Amino acid sequence: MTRGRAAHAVPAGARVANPRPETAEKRQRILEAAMSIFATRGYNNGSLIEIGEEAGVSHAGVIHHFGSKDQLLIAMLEYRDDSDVAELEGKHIPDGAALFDHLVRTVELNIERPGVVQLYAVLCADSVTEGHPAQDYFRARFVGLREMVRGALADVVPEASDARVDLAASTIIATMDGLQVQWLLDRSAVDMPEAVRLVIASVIDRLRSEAR
Amino acid sequence: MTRGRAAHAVPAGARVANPRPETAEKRQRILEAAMSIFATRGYNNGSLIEIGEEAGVSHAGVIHHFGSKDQLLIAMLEYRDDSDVAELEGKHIPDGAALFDHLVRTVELNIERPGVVQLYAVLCADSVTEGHPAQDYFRARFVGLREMVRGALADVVPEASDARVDLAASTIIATMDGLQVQWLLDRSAVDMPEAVRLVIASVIDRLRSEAR
DNA sequence: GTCTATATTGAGATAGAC
DNA sequence: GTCTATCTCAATATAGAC
Repeated sequence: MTRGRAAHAVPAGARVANPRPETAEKRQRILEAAMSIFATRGYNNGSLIEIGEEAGVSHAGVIHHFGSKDQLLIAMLEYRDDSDVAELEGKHIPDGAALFDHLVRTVELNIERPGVVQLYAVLCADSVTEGHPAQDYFRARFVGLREMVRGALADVVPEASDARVDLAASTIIATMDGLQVQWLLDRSAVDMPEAVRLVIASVIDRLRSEAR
Repeated sequence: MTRGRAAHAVPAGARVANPRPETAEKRQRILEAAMSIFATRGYNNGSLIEIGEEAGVSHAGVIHHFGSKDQLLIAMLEYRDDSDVAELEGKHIPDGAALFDHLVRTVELNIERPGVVQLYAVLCADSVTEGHPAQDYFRARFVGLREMVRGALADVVPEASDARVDLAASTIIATMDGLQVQWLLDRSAVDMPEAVRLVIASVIDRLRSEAR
């Protein structure tokens, strides 16, 4: 829905239960290419032609598999989430203090994959513009993230009020996101993992001292 | 430079020392329109035609005054900075603890102008993509912001090391930016001013206790 | 200095051959 | 299921009348 044209029925071929392994592989190549292009060029500037070239198919092939550019974006976001889940190898995301370790560990990992960081930073901010196809995705993502951090904070600082825990959860997530942009603009200017450690420790300390 | 075409000489008429007051007024109307359109639609999706319509000139008129879309963006960013400076009415940006009050006050103000918040959130993240015309602008902006917050922190927590003060400055700025995106996606989910107060107080406390 | 008209480019999506 | 060719639309930028 990025251009003015009205919505239309999903073309055949999008979202079938891909029977053939070859097809699944091609879909995956397209998704990887979409990650790379959307990350470096943004959503609106990244074209299906570029994505097709990088994946070794024509742009028509891309549309054949995903129906439209919007749907490709959504599919790519889900694909990335699935990859991360796969890395966790069945372990659930940890609770309590272990979650904060996990967050810092993720930031450390992210330093080795600036493409992924840029993908999320650009698309996330892009999504606040009117009618952006990934708006629901990011809204839901933040709801989930806040809930997760909130739970961990409640474990670690049970004496804090719900209101303060809510606030602290938003704050920690916001810091991680904001740091990414500063880091992308100048990688030597920000020590992301250490900054995240600082904000987590600071906020937990503060919640404790407030409740005392 | 958003499309593939090569750079070309700045057309006549762009950036003259506008002699006529009428012209200056029209330029200002275009800049206001650009703020509004770039905020709601993003840089790439916002067109010169829309901006022209809102300003009451043709899109050719827009180009006549600013030379190109890229240059219009830069001019608009500078114009916004100048407006903020004008609001301060000659007062300098405060030092020390007063700066933190000023930051919170700014966030409170921002709640009443979501358009400006969105403008910066979208363009700032957009600017990390390759060849974005506002990249230098935002890089310089962060350098300046960090320096400002660093100075205030050094006033308030003189016993902290430079390294910790640097880190804390990045963190506070990051939180403010990250909160904006969450807030834009769901205004009822985040209490921005209170969250900013929390992070400032938390980080200052922490720097103090670390130095003890 | 401002407009209308147009040139040029590039996008996403469709049709139909293979 | 994949491609080539084409369609439709919209964008930035230019040319030239007024």
